[in-house]
Amino acid sequence: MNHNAYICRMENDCIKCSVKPKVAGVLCECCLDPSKTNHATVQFVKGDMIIKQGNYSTNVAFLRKGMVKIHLAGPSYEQIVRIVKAPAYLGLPTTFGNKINQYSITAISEAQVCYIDIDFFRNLLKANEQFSYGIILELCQNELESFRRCANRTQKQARGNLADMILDFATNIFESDTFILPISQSEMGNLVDTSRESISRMLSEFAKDGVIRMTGKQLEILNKNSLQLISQNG
Amino acid sequence: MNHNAYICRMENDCIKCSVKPKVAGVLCECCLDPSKTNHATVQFVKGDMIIKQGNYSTNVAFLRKGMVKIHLAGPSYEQIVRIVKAPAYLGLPTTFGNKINQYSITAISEAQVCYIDIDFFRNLLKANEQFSYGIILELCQNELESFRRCANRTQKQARGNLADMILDFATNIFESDTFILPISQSEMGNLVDTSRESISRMLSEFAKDGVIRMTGKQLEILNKNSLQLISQNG
DNA sequence: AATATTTTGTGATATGAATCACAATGCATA
DNA sequence: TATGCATTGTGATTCATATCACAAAATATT
Repeated sequence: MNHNAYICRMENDCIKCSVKPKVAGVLCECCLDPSKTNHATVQFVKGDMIIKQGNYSTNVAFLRKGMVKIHLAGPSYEQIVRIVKAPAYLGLPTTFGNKINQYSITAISEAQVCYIDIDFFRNLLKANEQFSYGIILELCQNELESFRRCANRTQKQARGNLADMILDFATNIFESDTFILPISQSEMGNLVDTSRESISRMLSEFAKDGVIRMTGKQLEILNKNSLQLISQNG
Repeated sequence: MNHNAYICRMENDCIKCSVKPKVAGVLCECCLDPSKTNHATVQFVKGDMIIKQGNYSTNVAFLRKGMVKIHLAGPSYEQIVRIVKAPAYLGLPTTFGNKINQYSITAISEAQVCYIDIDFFRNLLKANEQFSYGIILELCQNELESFRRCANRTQKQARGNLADMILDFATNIFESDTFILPISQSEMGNLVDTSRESISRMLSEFAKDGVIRMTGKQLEILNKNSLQLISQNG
């Protein structure tokens, strides 16, 4: 979603940094537009928890830079539900309902986050129909994505899911066929619902078969077609 | 979500049935409030498909009465994602984005549906912030629910998932410990991600252990605690 | 009522992937 | 540079559950 489109047309100061916004928004550009200055933002390093499941929170977080993982306590391990990269709003559903975080969000790279008070955010929604429509669209997208992902995870077997993860990283997160794996193998296991050992075995296998090349944590896709085939069959 | 709360405060006729709404809504009560007359609604019988994956559609459907299953084509079988009972809006994410249905919805009981044109629905959102806020809340709820469900499905083993399904039916759908199973065993398999055979075996087992009693398609929960325990462990 | 069709029950077997166990490597920090 | 902790590689074994195969019910259809 293009956040630049959602600058609110009101004549107030920015709630976050109290700066008169140049484009006449309730949030100034720095807080809504990730391409601007890093005024009023918080820095996180890899491993820092940005939002913690179970905690009370009255802020929506806007991820300006970096990558995070959304994860929640499952019955037997910490399920990673999604990898998200900037720009994105974080913790929306959590903060909206009962204000108890229903999942955790942890930085998996350096990250910059700016916090928006939930009541303010709510007013923003009220005041700007375009903004709230955009949010609805995004939530709808998420729901569909969730459905698909869930159906795939449970129906495909491990190889297919791992292939999907790699393709997803390449196309949606890094937009390149060569990238550095942003999570450990056990995390991959928790994302793709297999054991750490299986991930290790399968990655070696893919490399042996010439589908990928691995140099330390760097992964290069050598044969995208093969990956897609592996993803499809089962 | 309590749909009665979302009657829009505008002075137009109902777009669906062109009746001047008594409560001054853009949709008259019959189209927003499921407890009113069945004016302008379509009847479905068990097995009828209300929304078909892949079809073009410009309507949101409002389920006034009955139960439906939301399902979509997975890599190897038709994944059932959720059982929904009235009142509820159906096909929101589908119709919002590209207008191609991303999943199917099929009646699993007699059902009454009233269709709302998407453009109208959009205007409703624009005009009534309370309504759109309610929709956002609901979508957020769905997302959380999705996360939890997905984590459970993949982490728990079959017995636990089946126990969950039974508890979900009892508490959320039928609101009674005795109910008639609304779907076949193979459908249960597709909902809970196991084979039809496993469902059959596990149901017999639960019955043998005195956790449930089955009389044809009727299921009675005899020991809710046991079910919860089965759900928890694995 | 009689036949067809879908749904269910249950055994036997096959299999994907978890788990256990331990070595090896890499990475951080003193 | 050395020591410690986290990550990874790989074999052997176990286990839950899918799959196959067929019989028995139950439901629908003529």
